[in-house]
Amino acid sequence: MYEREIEVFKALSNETRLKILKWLKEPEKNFPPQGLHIPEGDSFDHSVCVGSIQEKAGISQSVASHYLDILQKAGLLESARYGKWTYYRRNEANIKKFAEMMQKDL
Amino acid sequence: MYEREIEVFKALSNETRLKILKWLKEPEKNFPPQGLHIPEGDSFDHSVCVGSIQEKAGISQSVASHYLDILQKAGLLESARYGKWTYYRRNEANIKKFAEMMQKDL
DNA sequence: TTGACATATCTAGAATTATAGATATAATAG
DNA sequence: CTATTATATCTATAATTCTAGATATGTCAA
Repeated sequence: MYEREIEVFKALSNETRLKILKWLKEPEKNFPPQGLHIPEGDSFDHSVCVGSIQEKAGISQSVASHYLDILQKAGLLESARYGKWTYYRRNEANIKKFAEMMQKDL
Repeated sequence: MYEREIEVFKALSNETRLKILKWLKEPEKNFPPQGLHIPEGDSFDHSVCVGSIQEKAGISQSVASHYLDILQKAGLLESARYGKWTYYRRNEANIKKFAEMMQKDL
């Protein structure tokens, strides 16, 4: 019981991961210009590549990749790959669902 | 930054603690009758003593005490002592504040 | 006061999570 | 194909959290 909820709480229980999630609310403000590698027409909007997130967070490459995986598995982020680059962005639908669940059931 | 938020997420990242918090939404339904030790007039309503929570959760006494302390320090519970008994209940004001913060800032 | 009970705190080992570095994979350029 | 770059996964150690058992504290009853 509550496995999914707890997975989300655990994902949010780390300052770096929480910061990443909040930075991604305003990628344009918090990261260098993105999407250079995303083809026209297939815009995975407001997404940021792993390297930019790693740099901003000041963590190693393997930790960045791992943290983003944790956030994605918890349903807080989603990703798309373009060439060598993996872009991540917030999964706003899931985040909203989760926040609403908190209001109702916490 | 985010220390308080993270303290709450950590407190919620454990199934037993999460269950305790939810059981305390309906103490009358989930626990034996309480308040036998609370004097008339000074009713700390909808509160449950440590022993009842420990029993329901199926955990040791020291873990029960510790978990309740974690939930209280995170601001999710509040307590009052009557004689030998410590009663805990939800801190609804803080829980509401937290849930609203999630909606706005997560 | 003494003894019994409810709860809190301490202590130590087990389990989980964090983290860096090494290696693997996948894509691109040449 | 080979070299390079971006990211993912693996491995091992450090740090944190979990948990039970032992001990301490506070309260009541005799």
